Amino acid sequence: MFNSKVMMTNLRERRRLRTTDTIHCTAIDLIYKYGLDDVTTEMISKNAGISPRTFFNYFPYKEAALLPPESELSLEAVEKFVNGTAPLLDDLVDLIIPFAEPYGKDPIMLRKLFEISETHPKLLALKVNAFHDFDKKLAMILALRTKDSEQRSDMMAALISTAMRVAMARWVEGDSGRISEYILQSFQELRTAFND
Amino acid sequence: MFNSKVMMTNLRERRRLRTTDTIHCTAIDLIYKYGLDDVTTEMISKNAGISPRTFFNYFPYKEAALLPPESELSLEAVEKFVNGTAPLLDDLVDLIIPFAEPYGKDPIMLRKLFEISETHPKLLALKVNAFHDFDKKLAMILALRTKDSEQRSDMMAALISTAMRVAMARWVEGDSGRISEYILQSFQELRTAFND
DNA sequence: TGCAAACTTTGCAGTATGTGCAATGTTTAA
DNA sequence: TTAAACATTGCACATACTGCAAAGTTTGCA
Repeated sequence: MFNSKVMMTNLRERRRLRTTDTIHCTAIDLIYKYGLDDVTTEMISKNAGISPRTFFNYFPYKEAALLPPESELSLEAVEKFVNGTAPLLDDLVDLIIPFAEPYGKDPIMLRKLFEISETHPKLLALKVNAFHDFDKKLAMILALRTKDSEQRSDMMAALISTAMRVAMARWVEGDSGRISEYILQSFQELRTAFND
Repeated sequence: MFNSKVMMTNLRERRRLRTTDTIHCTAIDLIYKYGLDDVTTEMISKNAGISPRTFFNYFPYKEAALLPPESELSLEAVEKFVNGTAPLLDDLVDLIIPFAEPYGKDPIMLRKLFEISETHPKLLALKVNAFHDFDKKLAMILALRTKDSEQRSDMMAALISTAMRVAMARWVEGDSGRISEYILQSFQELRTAFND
């Protein structure tokens, strides 16, 4: 019921979240302005009001500070999807839209991030990695629902995740609309892509 | 007619290729044995018989030495594909199989590489990046052939490249067969994936 | 409230990656 | 044979990142 990441009573965790967010935003801003190579961890730390050593208590490497906080698939949504009976892609939409919406909440930050990652392979890689993790989860969930072979689930998951990636890229490039519309559109294309 | 990477008359280039390959193989072997973090560029250099400084003349960063040399789409094949009239996926097979075959030539090396990259996110990212470059080229080529919108070409290219990635992953995991069979199989699945 | 255990921040010293430059050596093409 | 082009190397330097131990905070419990 309660999102554990928001409802935090204790000071320690609230502080930790706040610091994480401060570093994250500081990093994005600086790197957007000056480029990845001209921004040092020292600079980020100074601007975020922490020591350089502390930076690495929060993020394992410089680039990690750029990634948006991960969104999670909710357990209920997963369960509903696994037992769903509507056409696969329809049920999938219900699973994935709520997952994707949080990324749409801070479009400015996300656009900056996408723009930065176009110019820097290391960052592009991170973005892609995030989708890869999603892939694996999705493959598991698909396997639960469809009882297909592992091979087939892997392929479907990879394709779906690709469609999402494309949808987000389009959403970031375009300058209007909700992220969910783009995902719907992508899934539609997925359905008809290779029916020639 | 001649593959410019193989038919090299001059000493300079032959040496360069040989050194590149030596470093590449040395790096894979060492890292496969000891893990990415316990192998330094100094170690690789010493084993490859070059100075540490020279290592960075050949590869911009340590991990780059692990990637297999890039295969290129041949110009003729591209042209043939763009003007092709068979169903898209059939023509595509002819374009892509020759591109993929070189990777299949050194399966041991490639398997090591995949294995290493499973355990190490940085490397996984590099692998994925390689596919991303391929994506972009493919999208261009598709656009030339189909006269579809840029959007649609991007999506198709992303999906096709995903299918290839899955095919290669399967090929590496399995222990028999030619890489091209796996690609054919993947494309088949692509055709029927979302026809429910 | 007060105190011990748990956790956080920081400084410091150290290792590794990666770059620019200039000296020295090798290959090329004429 | 020679001058221009290119390759290798050593050295000095900046930055990324880690382990450790000292000092400061927060917590839960008596």
